Amino acid sequence: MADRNVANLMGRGEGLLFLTDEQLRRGIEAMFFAYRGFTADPDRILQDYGYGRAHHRAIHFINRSQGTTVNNLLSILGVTKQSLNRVLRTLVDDGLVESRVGTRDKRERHLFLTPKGAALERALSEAQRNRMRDAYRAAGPEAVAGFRTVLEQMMNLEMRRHYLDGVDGTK
Amino acid sequence: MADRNVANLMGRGEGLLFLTDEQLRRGIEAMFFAYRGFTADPDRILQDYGYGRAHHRAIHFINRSQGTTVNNLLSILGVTKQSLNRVLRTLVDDGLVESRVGTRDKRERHLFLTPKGAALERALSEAQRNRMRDAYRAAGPEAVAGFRTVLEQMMNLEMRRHYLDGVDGTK
DNA sequence: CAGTTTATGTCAGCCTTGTTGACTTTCCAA
DNA sequence: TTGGAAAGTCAACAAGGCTGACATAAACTG
Repeated sequence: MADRNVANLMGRGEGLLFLTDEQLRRGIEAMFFAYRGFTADPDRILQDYGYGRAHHRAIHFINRSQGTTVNNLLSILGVTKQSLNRVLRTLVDDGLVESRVGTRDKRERHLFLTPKGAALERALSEAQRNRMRDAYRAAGPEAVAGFRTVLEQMMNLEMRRHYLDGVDGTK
Repeated sequence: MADRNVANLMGRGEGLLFLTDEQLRRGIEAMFFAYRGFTADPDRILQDYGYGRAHHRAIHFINRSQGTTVNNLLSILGVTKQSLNRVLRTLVDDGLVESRVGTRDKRERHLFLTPKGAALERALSEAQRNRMRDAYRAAGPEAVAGFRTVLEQMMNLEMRRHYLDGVDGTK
């Protein structure tokens, strides 16, 4: 039976962990619902501004790296400049993002959140932090540590892939 | 400083866990990248069929609950029937999904994966299981247990919200 | 049985956000 | 001084959300 189709996870010490395909399937599904919940609150806030998730992503990464360039943002987000530009234009026009011509290299534009943009960022990230805290609180501190470890690994795997995509021509 | 803005997580026993806003921000970001990586492999497979994530979701949930009705699927996915129908039509036309008229209630359509549909489902979920196993293996069994606990909590929070949305009129 | 509700499907039109391709302007660096 | 990188813009298109309107068949209800 496929029911006993198990994965042997040889971890870093601490013995073994066996997961059936069914357990992995439930993990996959949990990712789907968790992510949907994770974006639900910001989506509602953004609606009041007529913005979407693309705006949220731009705001998030500009906040994380104030003064980042457009090219930088492009490679992090992995979209085309036309897509990003459409979003950035509305954010600049609405006074949430400031685009300063570079001093060293005047071709570059350095992106900053205005006070208004920073306020929206705080509202968005606060909603997500609250959601995350709720889950953490319900799961307990020990589970949280494990969660963060696995999530970091998943992120690393993705960053590695993303990086390689940018280097070779396969894109 | 906002740097020392900490969240006190009173867990189920086992003491306390303090997380700064910065740590929570990194968690939020990790979710973004992890989910992107999580959908990257299926996205590539789907491209060969001219399908998108919407098709993947339909296939996944039909596989999970063979014989489910259209209405059922609608409430799980949380999209409009017009959106879902567009996707289902192509899947039925392409012979991946079979739509059988209900026996007890002939208004209902029960959805099944054909062998061809089941094959695609296996390819998609295998890609995701592999990705998940890679992260699990790198993180170790103890972390995996915690990861699954927190993810379950995040899913539960979302399911609860989703359910309430359907019950009261707020939508 | 008549009327209403439910389940499904479909048409038309709109929005966001992704894509490609072509082109311009600016300006650094060899 | 000139080639090419960085940035921006225009146009066109596609996927996949949405709303609203409407059709049909089946089931339910008084």
